Amino acid sequence: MERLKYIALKNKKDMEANKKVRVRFAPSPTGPLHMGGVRTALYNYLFARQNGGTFILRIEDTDSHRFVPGAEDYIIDSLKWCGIEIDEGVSVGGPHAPYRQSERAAIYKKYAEQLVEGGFAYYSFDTSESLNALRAEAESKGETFAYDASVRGSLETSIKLSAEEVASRIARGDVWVIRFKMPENRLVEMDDIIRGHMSVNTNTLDDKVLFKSADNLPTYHLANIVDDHLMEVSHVIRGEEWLPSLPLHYLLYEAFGWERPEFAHLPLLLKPQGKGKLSKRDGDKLGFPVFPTEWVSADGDVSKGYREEGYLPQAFINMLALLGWNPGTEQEIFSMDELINTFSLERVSKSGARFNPEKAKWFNTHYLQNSSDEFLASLLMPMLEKHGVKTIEEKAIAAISLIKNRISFPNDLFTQTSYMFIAPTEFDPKSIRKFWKEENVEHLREMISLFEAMDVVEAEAAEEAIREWVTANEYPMGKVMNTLRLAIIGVSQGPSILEICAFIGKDEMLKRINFALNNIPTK
RNA sequence: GCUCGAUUCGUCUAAUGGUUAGGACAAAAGAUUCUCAUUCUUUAAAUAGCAGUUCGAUUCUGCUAUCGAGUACCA
Repeated sequence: MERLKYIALKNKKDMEANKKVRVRFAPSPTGPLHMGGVRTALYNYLFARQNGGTFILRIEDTDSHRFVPGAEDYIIDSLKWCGIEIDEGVSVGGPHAPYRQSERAAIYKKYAEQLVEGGFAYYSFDTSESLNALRAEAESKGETFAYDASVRGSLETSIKLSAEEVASRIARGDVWVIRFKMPENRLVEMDDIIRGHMSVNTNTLDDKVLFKSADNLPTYHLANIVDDHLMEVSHVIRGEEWLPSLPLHYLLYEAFGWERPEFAHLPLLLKPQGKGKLSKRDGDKLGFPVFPTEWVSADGDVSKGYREEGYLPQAFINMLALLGWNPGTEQEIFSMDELINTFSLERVSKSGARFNPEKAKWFNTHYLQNSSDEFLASLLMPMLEKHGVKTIEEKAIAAISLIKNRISFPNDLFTQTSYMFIAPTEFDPKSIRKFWKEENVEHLREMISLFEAMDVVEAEAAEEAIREWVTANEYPMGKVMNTLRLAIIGVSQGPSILEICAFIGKDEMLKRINFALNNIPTK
């Protein structure tokens, strides 16, 4: 209730201000984009599209140590495959270029200095070694070291040191950082579109590093706020892992005197079993992809991708959209356009969503089976060709129509139709034991004459003829048909065997029966 | 440990101060069939626990438990 009221008020305010919706997806190029990241991008995209806004891609590469070559291209390629179009940002440009933070390095320093001048931040000369020592010491006493108001006056900071000393240390090249001076004992009141109202006391927060001199780059916190402001971002939609830094970000906006955007923190994606959030490892272990597209790491490790595993992007997106959001109706199948129309941040759930690979498969089955015959044929024909089978679209479509309701992945198209194009040379031993006894084979021999009497084999007519013959002789229908099936396709499964016979034609059919009769020993 | 957040069938979730707590995936049973599937029809399956407010709470409040995130000169 509280939340709804807040949202209604916000929406009204936004409308009055006629504020343009601008959202950003801001991954750091430290590796392939995980499906949780894709969902974050998707929600941003849907929100932008729905409001006639702009979807920005910004690359947050302020950590020079964790940069992974190829990751940026991977992100762009994956978004493209998903149908998420970038309006502005890396790879397309825009009025606020550059959109790669490493290329914006020159921008941030003056903002950090502005904060120092305003008394909201300070220089700190402590080395990481000395800080590690302090942490270790605290830990040995069972305490946690926090760089906060209790220590900033006694450590090597511009608060303790004189202005001259600070200036000379900087001049002589000492390594420094700029830290945010967390105010003492203040209750920060925050609002989140998904979570509602929250508050936290600043005494529980520490003095985060905003700028590091070692590489002359800002940390995430500073770069993020500065860029969101400069790029006129209206809504920050990001993962829940950022929730603990929200008070800092509020305070940063306040210190700069900038209007802050709206915030929405998305719930996490959890692993299918056990504890914790979804990670790369889970996919390897449980056999499902964690990434939208395949990723090969520098040392040659291959991580599966949904694309390469045969998922259609529509299915992947539909599945992802429903992981943490629902329309409040019973509709589950959504095209991208439908998602754009019905999505709302207010209906995003607060708790983490456990990913279910079975459901992902179900979505793919749905989308694949509802694809056009032409599309499916275009997937099947190259696979047939790889196995030396040349065929025409018409024939491929005819085969597909027999097995359309049995496919979940494109590969199934081939495995389910291969025996229509390629005669079996091996026969399933289990089926042989069951359907290849003396009498079965006798019946099959008799059946040949039935087929020979036909000009062409047509499924319905053939079935009628067989039924008459079976009834007249009091033969078991099931056995007879399965023996035929075994001879024609080599296994005891698949669609109507007479449909298959009609598909391959009389000559091929008799050829296969003869081959079976000559090659399968009776039991 | 501390801070923040979360908790409805196995999973994703809907709904409500009074309902037989709804749907989907998965599971089970039956029907159909030449087999395997499909399809159809059924079934089973949940408000974490304890207090409080209330005529009445799963819904509101508090506590506990559990889970998650954060606690970096990473994002």
